[in-house]
Amino acid sequence: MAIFSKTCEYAIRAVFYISHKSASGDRAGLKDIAAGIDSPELYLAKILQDLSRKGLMRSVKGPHGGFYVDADLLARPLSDIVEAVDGFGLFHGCALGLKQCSEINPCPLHEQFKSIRDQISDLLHRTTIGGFNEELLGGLLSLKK
Amino acid sequence: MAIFSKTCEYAIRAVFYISHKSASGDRAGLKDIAAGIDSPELYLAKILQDLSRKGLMRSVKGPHGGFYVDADLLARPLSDIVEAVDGFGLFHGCALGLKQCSEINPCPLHEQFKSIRDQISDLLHRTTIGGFNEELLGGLLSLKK
DNA sequence: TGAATAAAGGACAAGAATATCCTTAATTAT
DNA sequence: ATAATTAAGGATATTCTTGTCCTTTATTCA
Ligand code: FES
Ligand code: FES
Repeated sequence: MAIFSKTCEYAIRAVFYISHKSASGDRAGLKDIAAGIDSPELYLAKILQDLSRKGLMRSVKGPHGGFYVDADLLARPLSDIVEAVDGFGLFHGCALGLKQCSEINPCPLHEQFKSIRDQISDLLHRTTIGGFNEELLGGLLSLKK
Repeated sequence: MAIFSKTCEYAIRAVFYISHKSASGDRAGLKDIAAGIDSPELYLAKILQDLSRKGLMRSVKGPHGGFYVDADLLARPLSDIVEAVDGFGLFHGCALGLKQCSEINPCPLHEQFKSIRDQISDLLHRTTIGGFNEELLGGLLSLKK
Protein backbone atom coordinates (compact mmCIF):
# COMPACT_ATOMS: atom_id res chain seq x y z
CA MET A 1 0.00 0.00 0.00
CA ALA A 2 0.98 3.54 -0.62
CA ILE A 3 0.06 6.51 1.54
CA PHE A 4 -2.15 8.02 -1.14
CA SER A 5 -4.50 6.42 -3.66
CA LYS A 6 -3.30 6.41 -7.24
CA THR A 7 -5.95 9.00 -7.97
CA CYS A 8 -4.55 11.23 -5.25
CA GLU A 9 -0.97 10.75 -6.44
CA TYR A 10 -2.03 11.93 -9.90
CA ALA A 11 -3.97 14.81 -8.37
CA ILE A 12 -1.03 16.06 -6.33
CA ARG A 13 1.47 15.73 -9.16
CA ALA A 14 -0.96 17.47 -11.53
CA VAL A 15 -1.60 20.29 -9.08
CA PHE A 16 2.13 20.85 -8.63
CA TYR A 17 2.61 20.77 -12.38
CA ILE A 18 -0.20 23.21 -13.05
CA SER A 19 0.97 25.44 -10.23
CA HIS A 20 4.47 25.86 -11.62
CA LYS A 21 3.03 26.59 -15.07
CA SER A 22 0.70 29.13 -13.53
CA ALA A 23 3.67 30.74 -11.82
CA SER A 24 5.04 31.45 -15.30
CA GLY A 25 1.69 32.87 -16.31
CA ASP A 26 0.78 29.90 -18.51
CA ARG A 27 -2.22 27.65 -18.53
CA ALA A 28 -1.65 23.93 -18.85
CA GLY A 29 -3.63 21.80 -21.27
CA LEU A 30 -4.66 18.28 -20.42
CA LYS A 31 -2.22 16.65 -22.84
CA ASP A 32 0.59 18.79 -21.53
CA ILE A 33 -0.14 17.90 -17.92
CA ALA A 34 -0.62 14.19 -18.59
CA ALA A 35 2.72 14.10 -20.40
CA GLY A 36 4.34 16.22 -17.69
CA ILE A 37 3.36 13.93 -14.86
CA ASP A 38 3.19 10.67 -16.78
CA SER A 39 -0.47 9.83 -16.16
CA PRO A 40 -3.33 8.44 -18.28
CA GLU A 41 -4.79 11.49 -19.99
CA LEU A 42 -8.48 10.64 -19.82
CA TYR A 43 -8.35 9.51 -16.24
CA LEU A 44 -6.54 12.65 -15.28
CA ALA A 45 -9.29 14.61 -17.00
CA LYS A 46 -11.77 13.17 -14.53
CA ILE A 47 -9.61 14.03 -11.58
CA LEU A 48 -9.15 17.64 -12.69
CA GLN A 49 -12.84 18.00 -13.45
CA ASP A 50 -13.51 16.86 -9.93
CA LEU A 51 -11.05 19.35 -8.44
CA SER A 52 -12.59 22.08 -10.60
CA ARG A 53 -16.07 21.31 -9.34
CA LYS A 54 -14.76 21.49 -5.81
CA GLY A 55 -13.13 24.85 -6.42
CA LEU A 56 -9.58 23.57 -6.08
CA MET A 57 -8.71 24.23 -9.69
CA ARG A 58 -9.54 26.78 -12.40
CA SER A 59 -10.08 26.05 -16.05
CA VAL A 60 -10.90 27.76 -19.32
CA LYS A 61 -12.33 26.01 -22.35
CA GLY A 62 -11.51 26.57 -25.96
CA PRO A 63 -8.31 27.46 -27.81
CA HIS A 64 -5.46 28.38 -25.49
CA GLY A 65 -7.62 27.22 -22.66
CA GLY A 66 -6.50 24.83 -19.98
CA PHE A 67 -6.06 24.52 -16.26
CA TYR A 68 -4.49 26.98 -13.89
CA VAL A 69 -4.44 28.09 -10.27
CA ASP A 70 -4.81 31.64 -9.05
CA ALA A 71 -3.01 33.30 -6.17
CA ASP A 72 -5.64 32.14 -3.72
CA LEU A 73 -5.17 28.51 -4.73
CA LEU A 74 -1.39 28.76 -4.79
CA ALA A 75 -1.49 29.50 -1.08
CA ARG A 76 -3.85 26.67 -0.15
CA PRO A 77 -2.36 23.74 1.72
CA LEU A 78 -1.84 20.44 -0.02
CA SER A 79 -4.09 18.87 2.59
CA ASP A 80 -7.05 20.44 0.79
CA ILE A 81 -6.27 18.33 -2.27
CA VAL A 82 -5.73 15.18 -0.25
CA GLU A 83 -8.94 15.66 1.68
CA ALA A 84 -10.91 16.28 -1.50
CA VAL A 85 -9.61 13.12 -3.12
CA ASP A 86 -8.87 10.62 -0.35
CA GLY A 87 -10.96 11.98 2.48
CA PHE A 88 -9.98 12.36 6.11
CA GLY A 89 -8.85 8.80 6.76
CA LEU A 90 -5.17 9.64 6.56
CA PHE A 91 -5.58 12.39 9.12
CA HIS A 92 -7.90 10.74 11.61
CA GLY A 93 -8.25 7.03 10.85
CA CYS A 94 -7.02 4.15 12.97
CA ALA A 95 -3.92 2.39 11.67
CA LEU A 96 -5.56 -0.99 12.13
CA GLY A 97 -8.95 -0.02 10.74
CA LEU A 98 -10.90 0.26 13.98
CA LYS A 99 -14.03 2.27 13.30
CA GLN A 100 -12.96 4.99 15.65
CA CYS A 101 -9.43 5.96 16.61
CA SER A 102 -9.56 7.01 20.23
CA GLU A 103 -7.63 7.15 23.46
CA ILE A 104 -10.43 5.31 25.20
CA ASN A 105 -10.38 2.24 23.01
CA PRO A 106 -6.92 2.34 21.44
CA CYS A 107 -5.52 -0.30 19.11
CA PRO A 108 -2.04 -1.65 19.84
CA LEU A 109 -0.37 0.74 17.43
CA HIS A 110 -2.30 3.81 18.54
CA GLU A 111 0.27 5.55 20.72
CA GLN A 112 3.12 5.33 18.28
CA PHE A 113 1.04 5.73 15.18
CA LYS A 114 -0.65 8.88 16.39
CA SER A 115 2.61 10.75 16.34
CA ILE A 116 3.41 9.62 12.81
CA ARG A 117 -0.06 10.44 11.57
CA ASP A 118 0.24 13.91 13.05
CA GLN A 119 3.50 14.44 11.23
CA ILE A 120 1.88 13.48 7.93
CA SER A 121 -0.95 15.85 8.71
CA ASP A 122 1.48 18.63 9.58
CA LEU A 123 3.46 18.09 6.41
CA LEU A 124 0.37 18.30 4.25
CA HIS A 125 -1.00 21.32 6.05
CA ARG A 126 2.30 23.18 5.96
CA THR A 127 3.01 22.45 2.31
CA THR A 128 1.22 24.76 -0.09
CA ILE A 129 0.20 24.03 -3.65
CA GLY A 130 2.62 26.65 -4.92
CA GLY A 131 5.34 25.86 -2.43
CA PHE A 132 7.63 24.03 -4.82
CA ASN A 133 7.36 26.25 -7.87
CA GLU A 134 10.95 27.48 -7.81
CA GLU A 135 12.40 24.01 -7.47
CA LEU A 136 10.11 22.71 -10.20
CA LEU A 137 11.02 25.55 -12.54
CA GLY A 138 14.66 24.94 -11.76
CA GLY A 139 14.30 21.27 -12.55
CA LEU A 140 15.43 20.25 -9.08
CA LEU A 141 12.30 18.25 -8.40
CA SER A 142 10.54 15.67 -10.49
CA LEU A 143 6.91 14.79 -11.11
CA LYS A 144 7.43 11.76 -13.29
CA LYS A 145 9.40 8.54 -13.83
CA MET B 1 -6.62 6.07 2.14
CA ALA B 2 -5.34 4.19 5.08
CA ILE B 3 -1.75 3.20 5.70
CA PHE B 4 -2.48 -0.52 5.33
CA SER B 5 -4.82 -2.38 3.00
CA LYS B 6 -7.93 -3.81 4.61
CA THR B 7 -6.41 -7.26 4.18
CA CYS B 8 -3.34 -6.14 6.08
CA GLU B 9 -5.39 -4.54 8.83
CA TYR B 10 -7.20 -7.85 9.33
CA ALA B 11 -3.91 -9.72 9.19
CA ILE B 12 -2.26 -7.58 11.89
CA ARG B 13 -5.29 -7.63 14.17
CA ALA B 14 -5.58 -11.41 13.73
CA VAL B 15 -1.91 -11.96 14.41
CA PHE B 16 -2.12 -9.92 17.61
CA TYR B 17 -5.24 -11.80 18.63
CA ILE B 18 -3.70 -15.20 17.96
CA SER B 19 -0.51 -14.16 19.68
CA HIS B 20 -2.19 -13.24 22.92
CA LYS B 21 -4.15 -16.51 22.87
CA SER B 22 -0.94 -18.39 22.23
CA ALA B 23 0.63 -16.65 25.20
CA SER B 24 -2.04 -18.32 27.35
CA GLY B 25 -1.24 -21.65 25.71
CA ASP B 26 -4.45 -21.70 23.66
CA ARG B 27 -5.03 -22.12 19.99
CA ALA B 28 -7.53 -19.85 18.31
CA GLY B 29 -10.17 -21.16 15.93
CA LEU B 30 -11.26 -19.20 12.91
CA LYS B 31 -14.67 -18.29 14.33
CA ASP B 32 -13.10 -17.16 17.57
CA ILE B 33 -10.58 -14.95 15.79
CA ALA B 34 -13.10 -13.46 13.37
CA ALA B 35 -15.36 -12.57 16.28
CA GLY B 36 -12.42 -11.29 18.30
CA ILE B 37 -11.25 -8.87 15.67
CA ASP B 38 -14.56 -8.20 13.98
CA SER B 39 -13.70 -9.43 10.49
CA PRO B 40 -15.47 -11.49 7.81
CA GLU B 41 -14.74 -15.08 8.77
CA LEU B 42 -14.22 -16.57 5.32
CA TYR B 43 -12.07 -13.75 4.10
CA LEU B 44 -9.95 -13.98 7.20
CA ALA B 45 -9.54 -17.69 6.49
CA LYS B 46 -7.84 -16.82 3.23
CA ILE B 47 -5.53 -14.35 4.90
CA LEU B 48 -4.47 -16.83 7.57
CA GLN B 49 -3.98 -19.58 5.02
CA ASP B 50 -1.69 -17.25 3.17
CA LEU B 51 0.31 -16.42 6.28
CA SER B 52 0.51 -20.14 7.07
CA ARG B 53 1.91 -20.92 3.66
CA LYS B 54 4.50 -18.21 4.14
CA GLY B 55 5.53 -19.58 7.51
CA LEU B 56 4.21 -16.62 9.49
CA MET B 57 1.53 -18.63 11.25
CA ARG B 58 1.06 -22.17 12.56
CA SER B 59 -2.10 -24.21 12.39
CA VAL B 60 -3.53 -27.59 13.34
CA LYS B 61 -6.59 -29.15 11.75
CA GLY B 62 -9.29 -31.14 13.43
CA PRO B 63 -11.02 -30.92 16.80
CA HIS B 64 -9.33 -28.46 19.14
CA GLY B 65 -7.25 -27.36 16.21
CA GLY B 66 -6.77 -23.77 15.21
CA PHE B 67 -4.11 -21.15 14.69
CA TYR B 68 -1.20 -20.33 16.95
CA VAL B 69 2.25 -18.80 16.96
CA ASP B 70 5.33 -20.36 18.53
CA ALA B 71 8.11 -18.59 20.41
CA ASP B 72 10.01 -17.98 17.21
CA LEU B 73 7.06 -16.21 15.62
CA LEU B 74 6.24 -14.24 18.77
CA ALA B 75 9.60 -12.53 18.43
CA ARG B 76 9.28 -11.70 14.74
CA PRO B 77 8.74 -8.04 13.84
CA LEU B 78 5.37 -6.87 12.63
CA SER B 79 7.09 -5.70 9.45
CA ASP B 80 7.25 -9.35 8.38
CA ILE B 81 3.46 -9.48 8.32
CA VAL B 82 3.13 -6.15 6.53
CA GLU B 83 5.69 -7.13 3.92
CA ALA B 84 4.00 -10.46 3.31
CA VAL B 85 0.61 -8.86 2.79
CA ASP B 86 1.21 -5.36 1.40
CA GLY B 87 4.72 -5.68 0.04
CA PHE B 88 7.55 -3.23 0.34
CA GLY B 89 5.78 -0.14 -0.97
CA LEU B 90 5.22 1.35 2.46
CA PHE B 91 8.91 1.02 3.29
CA HIS B 92 10.49 2.12 0.03
CA GLY B 93 7.85 3.62 -2.28
CA CYS B 94 7.60 7.23 -3.38
CA ALA B 95 4.84 9.26 -1.73
CA LEU B 96 3.68 10.53 -5.10
CA GLY B 97 3.96 7.25 -6.94
CA LEU B 98 7.14 7.88 -8.92
CA LYS B 99 8.48 4.56 -10.09
CA GLN B 100 11.62 4.97 -8.07
CA CYS B 101 12.08 6.97 -4.88
CA SER B 102 15.56 8.42 -5.04
CA GLU B 103 17.74 11.33 -4.03
CA ILE B 104 18.73 11.81 -7.63
CA ASN B 105 15.24 12.33 -8.99
CA PRO B 106 13.23 13.30 -5.91
CA CYS B 107 9.57 14.26 -5.94
CA PRO B 108 8.55 17.44 -4.12
CA LEU B 109 7.62 15.60 -0.96
CA HIS B 110 10.69 13.39 -0.88
CA GLU B 111 12.78 15.12 1.75
CA GLN B 112 10.04 15.43 4.32
CA PHE B 113 8.33 12.19 3.48
CA LYS B 114 11.47 10.12 3.77
CA SER B 115 11.71 10.86 7.46
CA ILE B 116 8.09 9.90 8.07
CA ARG B 117 8.41 6.72 6.04
CA ASP B 118 11.47 5.76 8.03
CA GLN B 119 9.57 6.25 11.26
CA ILE B 120 6.81 3.95 10.03
CA SER B 121 9.43 1.43 9.05
CA ASP B 122 11.13 1.70 12.44
CA LEU B 123 7.86 1.29 14.26
CA LEU B 124 7.00 -1.86 12.34
CA HIS B 125 10.46 -3.33 12.71
CA ARG B 126 10.66 -2.57 16.43
CA THR B 127 7.20 -3.92 17.22
CA THR B 128 7.05 -7.67 17.61
CA ILE B 129 4.07 -9.92 17.02
CA GLY B 130 3.98 -10.80 20.71
CA GLY B 131 4.83 -7.33 21.91
CA PHE B 132 1.37 -6.39 23.10
CA ASN B 133 0.30 -9.62 24.75
CA GLU B 134 0.19 -8.26 28.29
CA GLU B 135 -1.86 -5.24 27.35
CA LEU B 136 -4.21 -7.37 25.27
CA LEU B 137 -4.65 -9.88 28.08
CA GLY B 138 -5.26 -7.01 30.47
CA GLY B 139 -7.88 -5.55 28.15
CA LEU B 140 -5.99 -2.28 27.83
CA LEU B 141 -5.83 -2.50 24.05
CA SER B 142 -8.53 -3.24 21.53
CA LEU B 143 -8.66 -5.15 18.28
CA LYS B 144 -12.23 -4.41 17.31
CA LYS B 145 -14.92 -1.77 17.03
C1' DT C 1 -21.17 33.68 -38.13
C1' DG C 2 -18.55 29.51 -38.57
C1' DA C 3 -14.79 26.39 -37.72
C1' DA C 4 -11.52 24.80 -34.58
C1' DT C 5 -10.12 23.91 -29.94
C1' DA C 6 -10.31 22.30 -25.27
C1' DA C 7 -12.71 21.21 -20.96
C1' DA C 8 -17.22 19.01 -18.91
C1' DG C 9 -20.10 15.25 -18.43
C1' DG C 10 -22.25 10.78 -18.79
C1' DA C 11 -21.70 6.04 -19.74
C1' DC C 12 -19.08 2.12 -19.98
C1' DA C 13 -14.86 -1.20 -19.52
C1' DA C 14 -11.06 -3.37 -17.25
C1' DG C 15 -8.69 -4.64 -13.17
C1' DA C 16 -7.85 -5.19 -8.37
C1' DA C 17 -9.40 -5.74 -3.70
C1' DT C 18 -12.65 -7.74 -0.83
C1' DA C 19 -15.87 -11.35 0.32
C1' DT C 20 -18.37 -15.84 -0.07
C1' DC C 21 -19.31 -20.77 -1.38
C1' DC C 22 -18.28 -25.43 -1.64
C1' DT C 23 -15.29 -29.39 -1.64
C1' DT C 24 -11.05 -31.70 0.16
C1' DA C 25 -7.62 -33.05 3.53
C1' DA C 26 -5.92 -33.63 8.15
C1' DT C 27 -6.68 -34.47 12.99
C1' DT C 28 -9.12 -35.93 17.12
C1' DA C 29 -12.22 -38.54 19.89
C1' DT C 30 -15.40 -42.30 20.17
C1' DA D 1 -12.69 -47.81 11.76
C1' DT D 2 -16.02 -44.05 11.97
C1' DA D 3 -17.85 -39.71 12.81
C1' DA D 4 -17.02 -35.10 14.00
C1' DT D 5 -14.23 -31.12 13.67
C1' DT D 6 -11.40 -27.69 11.64
C1' DA D 7 -8.08 -25.75 8.37
C1' DA D 8 -6.72 -25.79 3.18
C1' DG D 9 -7.83 -24.98 -1.42
C1' DG D 10 -10.21 -23.82 -5.66
C1' DA D 11 -13.80 -21.36 -7.77
C1' DT D 12 -16.87 -17.64 -8.00
C1' DA D 13 -19.24 -13.25 -6.66
C1' DT D 14 -19.27 -8.51 -5.38
C1' DT D 15 -17.50 -4.01 -4.90
C1' DC D 16 -14.29 -0.34 -5.62
C1' DT D 17 -10.63 1.75 -8.17
C1' DT D 18 -8.69 2.86 -12.26
C1' DG D 19 -9.05 3.77 -17.05
C1' DT D 20 -11.47 4.70 -21.66
C1' DC D 21 -15.02 6.31 -25.04
C1' DC D 22 -18.14 9.47 -26.91
C1' DT D 23 -21.07 13.47 -26.89
C1' DT D 24 -21.91 18.21 -25.29
C1' DT D 25 -20.67 22.88 -23.94
C1' DA D 26 -17.87 26.92 -23.76
C1' DT D 27 -14.34 29.78 -25.83
C1' DT D 28 -11.29 31.65 -29.32
C1' DC D 29 -10.05 33.07 -33.77
C1' DA D 30 -10.70 33.79 -38.56
S1 FES E 1 -7.01 3.45 17.71
FE1 FES E 1 -5.74 2.66 16.15
S2 FES E 1 -4.55 4.38 15.67
FE2 FES E 1 -5.81 5.19 17.24
S1 FES F 1 10.94 10.45 -4.66
FE1 FES F 1 8.97 10.71 -3.83
S2 FES F 1 9.26 10.12 -1.80
FE2 FES F 1 11.25 9.86 -2.61
